[in-house]
Amino acid sequence: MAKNKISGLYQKLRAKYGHPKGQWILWCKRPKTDKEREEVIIGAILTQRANWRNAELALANLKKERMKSLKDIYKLGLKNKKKLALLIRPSGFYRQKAGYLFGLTEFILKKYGGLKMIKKAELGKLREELLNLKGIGPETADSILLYGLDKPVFVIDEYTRRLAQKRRLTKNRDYHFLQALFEKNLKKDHRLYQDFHALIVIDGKNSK
DNA sequence: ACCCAGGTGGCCC
DNA sequence: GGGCCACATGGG
Repeated sequence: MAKNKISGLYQKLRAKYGHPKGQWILWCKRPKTDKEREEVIIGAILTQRANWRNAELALANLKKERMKSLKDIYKLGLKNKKKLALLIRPSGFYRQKAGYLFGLTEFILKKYGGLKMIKKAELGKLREELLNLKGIGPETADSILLYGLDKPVFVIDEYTRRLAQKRRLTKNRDYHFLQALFEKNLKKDHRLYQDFHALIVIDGKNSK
């Protein structure tokens, strides 16, 4: 049986919903190829404060124009930011997000050359670098790290906050406080973090 | 005609 | 450090 409330919560969610596999969101089944990882990274921006469906519509537009890789987006933005913005329009806040996407792809390509190298980066340093980019806050940075790059960082979002409140884990809603709380009580394992967060979202949507 | 959705930055105090 | 606002779409 679970030693603490948080790993116990994971067990309960697993018992209730089973293994989340890829069901939590289309663009974020556990990516296997670098191409899928790039899609996850792009999706992390597109879903900010957006209905998933709308983020998917934006991704579909990018796909239709063969603009789903980091390099494609960077080159398109370099040439025509307005075109990039129009493609992702369904995701909302699209002018801002076009700028965010361009900045993120530029960072990854210029600073690291691509996914292969960025995956080797030291985690703490990379997280700081991501947070320094415009439009990348803690949740987006950690989603990129956890789901795009398989780094062991626990993602906190609105669903996690609601759950923590509901299960009386804490009243504190602060991002890094909650992140530390979950990480402290779990084995440091990106697979576990991925599955747990997925289950939290599934449960949050289910109990609405 | 509202209200909401897996956020972030900028400003104010 | 916390409170408030802008950013924008598609669906219920």
